[in-house]
Amino acid sequence: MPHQKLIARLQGETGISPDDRAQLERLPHIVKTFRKGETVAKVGEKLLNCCVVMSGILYRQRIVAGRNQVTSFYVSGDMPDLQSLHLPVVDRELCSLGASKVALISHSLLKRVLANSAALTHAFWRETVIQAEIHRDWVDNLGSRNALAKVAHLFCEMACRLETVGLCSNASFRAPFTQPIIAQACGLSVVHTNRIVQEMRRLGLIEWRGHQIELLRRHKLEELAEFDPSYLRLLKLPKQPTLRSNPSSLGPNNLNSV
Amino acid sequence: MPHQKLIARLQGETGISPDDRAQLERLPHIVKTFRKGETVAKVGEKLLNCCVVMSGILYRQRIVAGRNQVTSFYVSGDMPDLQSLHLPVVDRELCSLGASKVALISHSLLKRVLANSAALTHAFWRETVIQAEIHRDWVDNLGSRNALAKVAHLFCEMACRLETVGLCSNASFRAPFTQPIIAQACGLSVVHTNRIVQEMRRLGLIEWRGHQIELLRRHKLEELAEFDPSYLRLLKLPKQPTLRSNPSSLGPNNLNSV
DNA sequence: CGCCGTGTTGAAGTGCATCAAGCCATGTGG
DNA sequence: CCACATGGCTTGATGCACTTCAACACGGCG
Repeated sequence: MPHQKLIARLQGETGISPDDRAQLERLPHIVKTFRKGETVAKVGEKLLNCCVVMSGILYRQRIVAGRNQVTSFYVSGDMPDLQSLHLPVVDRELCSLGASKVALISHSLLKRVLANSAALTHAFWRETVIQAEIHRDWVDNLGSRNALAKVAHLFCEMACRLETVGLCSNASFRAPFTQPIIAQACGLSVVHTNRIVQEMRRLGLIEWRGHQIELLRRHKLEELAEFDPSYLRLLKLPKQPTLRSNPSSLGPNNLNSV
Repeated sequence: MPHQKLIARLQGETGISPDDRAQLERLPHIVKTFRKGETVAKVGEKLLNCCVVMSGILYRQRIVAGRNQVTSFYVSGDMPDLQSLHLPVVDRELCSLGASKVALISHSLLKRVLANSAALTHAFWRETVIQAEIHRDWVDNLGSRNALAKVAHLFCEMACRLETVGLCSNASFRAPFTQPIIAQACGLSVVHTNRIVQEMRRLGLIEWRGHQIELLRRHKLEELAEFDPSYLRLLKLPKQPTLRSNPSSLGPNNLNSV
């Protein structure tokens, strides 16, 4: 588990002992590099490793009704196929957006570490739960918002997630996004996406040249996108009560309030 | 854990011992009934229980850009807020579609049981992973398909999920769906949804009167929706290799194939 | 009875897709 | 060095899938 920010996030959960942390840090891995557009995991493949994004951005895609739908982006510190521990067969292609570095960790070793620590198991489980939360947000985004708000929301989300790993400051970040990939993520045509991006520039909401993106008037942008980062704050400073393997810390059996 | 189909599904995972199963069955719970449209969990509320749908259908919704977006449906045997073990604060309202019965199980007791069984922990983790998979499918649905295919896909999904718990046979099921709720789930207006439903009837794809829905020409319908039930089959007969708490069953440390 | 939830219909408007073309920067091979 | 291809961006014209507004029909139920 070679990514310090990821380890810190997992450790944000109380109940992760120093030994657990050491276990994580000792997990062997190999680092692979991918070029722009290269496939990290193919559909139908049965995974034997989990990967951790070390640098760059990955995305998941699948052809639906004749067009390419992008389902999710993964930034540094994310584990895109953590769910493969339970569902090892890939059903959506995983690709590298620009150049990227990815660390591979064998399922079997990871499972062995998890078998020895309930706290770690819950920490990883929690990661997949947060990913699901992000998916729910995408459903909202694609189902209810107009084109401008869709794109705005995506930018807000990415800025927020990149901030948690120190890759976005002053609302400015580097990312190899292109208009086609934004279009595929937002369920829009490239042409229309282009016009929306131009409008966002005209409104002074963003600056986007090459791989550098800056959110100007961020508050306005978030308002427009109805962006609510609460679910993403979980990536920074988790403060929920934690699942402990020690039953003595459990509260009373309260069944009366749902 | 009062739902037999759910227990069977969790047990589908090898590694669930008879004792684990007994633990599950002994979990105390109270059953609450809800009427049409009633709220099961309010936004902002901090949950102390997980719920299991015993009968009826629940759905999750949230107001986005001035309209109500439905994010997911939950049928008998589903645990809609299993993720609340990790993220206890509700961010999307959970409601009852028609009348429903819901069993409540306290977090603390559930956590205690999980603390004693790694296999059970993985079984529940897997449930949340499947839910995330369904969300990804909704992203595809809302992002890429036209109105008819959206509605068709939703019907296929619901039929398939109800089949796994024995509530759909001969492609026919009872469910208190209304056109407005379908519209909110598919990101469409009620008016257009109505026309789409009529077209589906005209094409002989479905019959829908009152609360009874039947998929006629199911193959045609699935083709039209590009419905791929593979991810839902996981709800029936899981056959992936399982996470065991016993390290002796682990395979070799294979880092070379991703 | 009157009301309300659900379904249905028509007419008009629009947000977006599609098609088609051209621009610019970068890279590649002769 | 040019010739050419490639990928991303931009623009205009046209069309349609869908929304919105408004009204009405129907059955169940207080």
